[in-house]
Amino acid sequence: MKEEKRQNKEELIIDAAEKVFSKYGYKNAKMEDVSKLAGITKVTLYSYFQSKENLYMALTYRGFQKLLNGYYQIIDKHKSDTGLHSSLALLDKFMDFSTENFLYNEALLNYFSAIRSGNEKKLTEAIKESIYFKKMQDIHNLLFKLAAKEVLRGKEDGSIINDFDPMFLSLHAWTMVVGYSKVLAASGNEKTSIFHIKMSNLKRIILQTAKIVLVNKMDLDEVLIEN
Amino acid sequence: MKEEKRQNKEELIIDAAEKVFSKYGYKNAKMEDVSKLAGITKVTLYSYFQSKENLYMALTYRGFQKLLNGYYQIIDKHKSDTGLHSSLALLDKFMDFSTENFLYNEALLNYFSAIRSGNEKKLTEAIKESIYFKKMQDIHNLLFKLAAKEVLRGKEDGSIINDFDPMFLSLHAWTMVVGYSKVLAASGNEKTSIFHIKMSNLKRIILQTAKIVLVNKMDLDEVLIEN
Amino acid sequence: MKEEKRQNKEELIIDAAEKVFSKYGYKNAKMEDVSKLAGITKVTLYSYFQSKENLYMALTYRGFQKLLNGYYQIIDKHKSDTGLHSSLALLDKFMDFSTENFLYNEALLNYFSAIRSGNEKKLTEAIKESIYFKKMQDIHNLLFKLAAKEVLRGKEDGSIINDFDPMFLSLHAWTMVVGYSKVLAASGNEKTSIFHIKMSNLKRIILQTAKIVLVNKMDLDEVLIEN
Amino acid sequence: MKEEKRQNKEELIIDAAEKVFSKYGYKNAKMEDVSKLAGITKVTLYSYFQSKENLYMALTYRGFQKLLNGYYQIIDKHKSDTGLHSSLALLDKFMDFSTENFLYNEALLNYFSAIRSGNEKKLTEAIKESIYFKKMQDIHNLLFKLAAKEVLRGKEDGSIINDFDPMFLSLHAWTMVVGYSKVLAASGNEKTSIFHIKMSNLKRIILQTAKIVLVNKMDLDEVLIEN
DNA sequence: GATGAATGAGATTTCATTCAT
DNA sequence: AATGAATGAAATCTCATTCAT
Repeated sequence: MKEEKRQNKEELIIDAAEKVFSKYGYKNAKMEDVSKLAGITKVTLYSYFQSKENLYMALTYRGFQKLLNGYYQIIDKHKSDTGLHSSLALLDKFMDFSTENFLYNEALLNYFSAIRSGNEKKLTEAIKESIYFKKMQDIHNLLFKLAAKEVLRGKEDGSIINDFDPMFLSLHAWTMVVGYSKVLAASGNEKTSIFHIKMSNLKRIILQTAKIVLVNKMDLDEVLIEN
Repeated sequence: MKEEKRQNKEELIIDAAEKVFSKYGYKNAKMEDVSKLAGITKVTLYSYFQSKENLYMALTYRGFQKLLNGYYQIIDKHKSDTGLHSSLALLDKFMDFSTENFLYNEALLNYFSAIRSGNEKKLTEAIKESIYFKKMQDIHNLLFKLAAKEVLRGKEDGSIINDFDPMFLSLHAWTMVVGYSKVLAASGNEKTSIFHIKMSNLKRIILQTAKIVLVNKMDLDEVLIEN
Repeated sequence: MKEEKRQNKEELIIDAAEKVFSKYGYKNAKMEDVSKLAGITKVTLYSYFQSKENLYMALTYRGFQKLLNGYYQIIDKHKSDTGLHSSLALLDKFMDFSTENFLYNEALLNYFSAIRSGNEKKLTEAIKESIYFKKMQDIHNLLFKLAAKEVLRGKEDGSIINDFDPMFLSLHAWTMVVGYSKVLAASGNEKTSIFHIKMSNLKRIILQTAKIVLVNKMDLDEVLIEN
Repeated sequence: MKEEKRQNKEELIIDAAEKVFSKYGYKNAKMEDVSKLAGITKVTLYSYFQSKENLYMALTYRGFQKLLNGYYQIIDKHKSDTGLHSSLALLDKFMDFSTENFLYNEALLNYFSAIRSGNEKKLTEAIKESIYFKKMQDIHNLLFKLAAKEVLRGKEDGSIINDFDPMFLSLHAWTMVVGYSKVLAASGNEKTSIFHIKMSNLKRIILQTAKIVLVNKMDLDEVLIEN
């Protein structure tokens, strides 16, 4: 089959998988159901994705890809704005993405749980070999790099004052938005509240915090705690 | 069996479960292995913990308990310091806990994912009935409340200026540390670096950021992004 | 489970297997059907017999066992008769057994096809390791030995004159009856005729031939053919 | 494609099939492997032979053909010898053929098992329709008839005394050589010994036995056994 | 309460055979 | 006629959970 055609079919299968996984959750989703919904047999499904885990990985990859595309759009959209503005817009994007894509959000968080280095047993060899897993590792770095690039631009255009390594600042911001997405996963959705606190407000304080961090110089030695 | 003896055995089983879950991850861990390591049969294991989920819940509870104890110690230790100091010390504690207790950290985060509202599929009735689950629900808010209390104390003693709801500020801080723990999980350990960035530095910038948030007033409307 | 109980259950399963294999033939028989008929689940079936092939081996073993028992009965029954008489009765028994037990007869012939030495690929390691396969190899020799013993007895009591090695004479007789069983398998049953020849007559000429061989001395050099 | 070319290709495929079936046995042989060895795709393979069974039938036919040719040669060679001599030479030929062509020998025996009357399950309609199957039915009686003809010639030239139906005598001889081939299959090859008995000696006693049967009158009622 | 055996539900594999191009 | 992909049917395996003793 031409590569293109295979790609298409893969997409159709992942479409089906998304629906099934969304509805039943990973554990309760049946490969049988995925194959049926995709209009193929189980064996064909397995010829595309070698295991349930791998199918989930493919789906995760698609989520990452989607987020990445969002990043590119944001960057393009704000290319005439300041680096600060663009950086914050990326954070905003990430949080919206998490909100709007529950399944992807969970997949993404699971991915981060799974990849912990030196964890031979949690990831089967098969998964580590899987093309999607490898692709994801590339993308996952790319997301940081894109963000760091905007931070760098901000430093150059003077909108960002904090003189820490852009990669470091990106990681810090990433930490906050990942935390947001996790809390979101725990809370259900943007409108749900935890302790009467709206997720939308949480999002805003995170953005504000990020902004403060970026537009100020910081001294890390100030906060030594001896516990 | 006397209650005490049963308690002991439960602890031994959870010890075994910790090892097995740590090594293989929840999904790949086998009840068989847990029972073997605990030196009992599967049926006995089931007589103590009614399901794999429940065993994991017990383990999660133990993690919560440990973190909670840490919180109490920190609060006690810093009872003469400012509320700001104490609040930051709690964050510091949480991050250290995450670093030192990978399994508990994940369990705790999973717990929050699992209880998310409207998630009928993930939690069986059986689990909702389980003693550990109930115990945990009692405790899980406590962590926030303890943190919020220290923030409140900070506001009263003037060390904390930000006038947002203490619960909201706690949640925000929680978001950052959860993000930290998630990124940490992905990176492996404190000493490992992501993009040449040390996790210890990440911890410090998070603390510094939290401090800045607490000692300043904020205006959330300032950061509206239109994506 | 006590060994005895397990034995019992094995027998029940083989009972079921016999029915299913008889009805559908090896290839079309389903493990599912065997398990259902035995009143157990497929998994349990597999816990007793590790593969379809192995189950068939067990069934073959039972067939051999049955034939062996028949041999013992014949030997006992004719213990006061001459060794010649007893030897011929064993041949008769073998042929009747083949006639009356189609499934076993086929199994037995298949066994002989399969064991061909140096045939690594046809028999999986698993089968070679299987207890039934090993047991069968023992029995299959036993059948010869029992026959050879009767021939020996015949030589001692003077009813058998041929002075070739008893084992050799047994093998020769065995060759004829195996041929008979094969022809029988091809013809369907004793009453069916091939080229208008009744299997029952074939049986009689074989017995008569065997008798002639046993009561005469032979000179093998007489029949050198140069093709 | 020209008929001739097709014929050639068929032969090449059967060559490949012989190798694969020899190595793995019918059941474990894969059509995939046959097609690969033949340097064609599975579908092409199927366009030549409609099923695995049919391919095996083709191979069986080739074996029959080869044996038949051998028979013709023997008959021709011994046309000036007595019918007895010629008949025994045919048996000798058959046994040599079995020794030298394990695969064909088994195929041929399987063929006889498969066509057994009343065996609907084993032969599909498709096979019954297949050209090779039809060809074989034409030939398979021929082997007996050729043998019977030599026996008849022996009776006429006085070298054969036994006055049973020549077809019956042929079948009896066939029984012995089939038994020989089966025992041979089990033992490995002519040089291997079972119980220290050389297959070559077994062959000689069979020939001698056949000779005795042919040159003597027999009374089948003499050997009634009551088991 | 402890034990060995069994269950149930689904994942995964294997292959002969067929389809679409 | 040739090809790569797909089908269907069953074998086999895995494991949480339950049963019978």
